[in-house]
Amino acid sequence: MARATLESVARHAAVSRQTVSNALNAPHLVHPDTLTRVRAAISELNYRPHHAARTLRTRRSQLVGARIEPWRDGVNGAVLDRFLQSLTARAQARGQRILLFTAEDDEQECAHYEDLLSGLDLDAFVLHGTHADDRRTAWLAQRRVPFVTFGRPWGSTGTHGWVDVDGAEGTRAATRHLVAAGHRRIAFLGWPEGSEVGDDRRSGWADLALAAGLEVRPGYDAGVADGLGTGRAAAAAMLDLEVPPTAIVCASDSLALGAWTELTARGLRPGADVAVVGFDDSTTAAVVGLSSVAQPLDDAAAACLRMLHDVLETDRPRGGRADGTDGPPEGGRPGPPDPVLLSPQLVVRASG
Amino acid sequence: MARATLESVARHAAVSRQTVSNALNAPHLVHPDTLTRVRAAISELNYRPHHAARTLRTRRSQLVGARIEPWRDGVNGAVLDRFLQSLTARAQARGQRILLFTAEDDEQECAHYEDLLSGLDLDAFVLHGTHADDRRTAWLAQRRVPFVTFGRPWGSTGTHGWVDVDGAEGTRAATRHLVAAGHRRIAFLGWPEGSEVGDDRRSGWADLALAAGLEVRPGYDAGVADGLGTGRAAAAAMLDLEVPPTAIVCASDSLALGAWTELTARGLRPGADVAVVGFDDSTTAAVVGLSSVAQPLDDAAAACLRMLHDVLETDRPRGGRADGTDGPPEGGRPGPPDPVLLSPQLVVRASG
DNA sequence: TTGAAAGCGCTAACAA
DNA sequence: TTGTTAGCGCTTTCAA
Repeated sequence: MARATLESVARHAAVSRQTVSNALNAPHLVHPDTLTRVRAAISELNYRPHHAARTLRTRRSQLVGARIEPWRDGVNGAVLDRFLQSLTARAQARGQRILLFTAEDDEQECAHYEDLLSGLDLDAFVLHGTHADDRRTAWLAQRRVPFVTFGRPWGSTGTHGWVDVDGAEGTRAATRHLVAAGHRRIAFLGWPEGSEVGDDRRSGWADLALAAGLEVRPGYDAGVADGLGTGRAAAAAMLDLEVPPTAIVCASDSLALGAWTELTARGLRPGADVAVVGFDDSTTAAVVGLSSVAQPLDDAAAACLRMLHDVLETDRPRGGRADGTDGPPEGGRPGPPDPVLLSPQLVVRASG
Repeated sequence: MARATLESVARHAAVSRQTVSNALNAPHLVHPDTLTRVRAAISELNYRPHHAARTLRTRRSQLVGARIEPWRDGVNGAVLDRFLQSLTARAQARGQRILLFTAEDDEQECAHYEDLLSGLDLDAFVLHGTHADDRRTAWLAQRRVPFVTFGRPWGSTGTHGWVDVDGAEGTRAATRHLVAAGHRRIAFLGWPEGSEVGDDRRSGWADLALAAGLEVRPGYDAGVADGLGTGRAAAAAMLDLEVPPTAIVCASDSLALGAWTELTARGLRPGADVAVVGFDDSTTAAVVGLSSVAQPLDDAAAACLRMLHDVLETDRPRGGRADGTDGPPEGGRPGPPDPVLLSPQLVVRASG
């Protein structure tokens, strides 16, 4: 069966093409009786608007670009996947679609923006993994491309909308939980200072250690590259201290699982002998019974798309005629939307 | 800066629009000197073809649909993510893009096909998770929508192109490895009979057990729902047998990790005391040192896109005029492309 | 409230 | 080898 066009629907309902278009996009302009007739014709012919034609006319594709990561870290890569899954479901519910791309680094990612924007006219992007002096956000902002980031604009003033999860609150909650369980010697096993996410997570532990007057001895604050091996070695060093900690809060599940492995290898039971809490609530954590701080990824995805919606509404049709004769938007440029900072949730399992 | 159009490039290079179009899509038709001039203009104006306009004209969007799964099983969901990651990278290299969608079940997935095809004019789909009497493949085939599946058309005759990984070969390799290590009592911990993938994986173990004359006692072949708890319970039952197996080949990493957990809880060392081999090479397997059968997902993604390319070449422009006046393709319908069956690879770690 | 005309940016078909 | 014409399916603008 040939595909139904707007024209064929119009003929079928004995109205003009424009009336069909209005019935679809501005039903309040159409007389109720006409509307009924048109809708009947639409469903009878199983008509759907042609996406490319509509995009060509309106300069809106309903497509949102998102980067899918090469599989870096074994344990934590899953965070992004869960975010993407939620993003797809949420976008779909709004009539938008997620288009994937990959890039090796930020520079390559910018090159892809260029391609995707001018070639494929995406409406917007959802970025993740922001960091200080992020050239991607600068690139997009300069060209006035609508976007939001999952991750705050560390350091910089942040002239764009963003959604993030409060890492410090996560480690604070973990530490608080351990204190409540009677621990006084609680160590932190994180990444070297200088990484924004890592420093944020460390600060939650440090805050609470200070507030609760915990016994923080030298060697109770480790900073190593993320990974199982490094985590295990760092944990071993802590356990070998003259007065070892009775609990370890970690910046990632990788590090926590490293610590977990070291404990097990020494015949110590995670939780009963030494408590360990991870971060990201990876599937591995669930498997081995590791307590972990869970990020509300579905909420984050929903917040990103809500914010994107606002940005797109505000920043209406860039484009217009190709000669760029449309004037500047009335009333100057509005500021970026209010950022959203979500609270993570501690998932308590056997290890803590 | 206003976006460059084909028109503006044509003016800049002092040729017609059509010549610019040819320079882009059929350079062999253009005089070398003209080509040089046009290309200079293109790069000077930083011109990119407008995707929607091209799609409208050619009825090809270069967009391929793929489903992203709701996070079902904690451990094995990652297989799909790795496949999607490869698919995205491979598609990108071919000038195609992956568009995501989600669906709760096959029926809903078909409804999405309808939406995506008529509304968004996707070129094709890559399905996964095929099973006997799959209504999705029937739906697509009936409408002559180009697609390939990652997963063979279990049971049915299979009139479409597919790429799959030989699960039986994987468990055969695992069993062979254990035999070589001196094991004689090797059990299989899989899913209940009736699931195609599960039966396939079981058959590899059964084949080799027969060929090698292994000691297969009652209770050495378990079939339980996938999961850690079920795997652990089934493993416990095996270990409680009067003559327990010395090695367990599993249909999934979930089951294997369940077995692994049970061994550890009993103070047994996976590998040294009882060997365990999983399937899918999840990140968790790597973390805990579980031997596992790895699927060549990147190769599978590449094969899917190669095959899709052939299908799209063969099945040229559906569509034409909207009144459907183009005749049937010459020479009748060609058959489906040759299927591709890839070999998995056993990754040996401490557990086996 | 509805209809007619124009045109988004591109390429297929044909003419020169 | 290049140019001209037409039109993909839709929405915007303006007139009725």
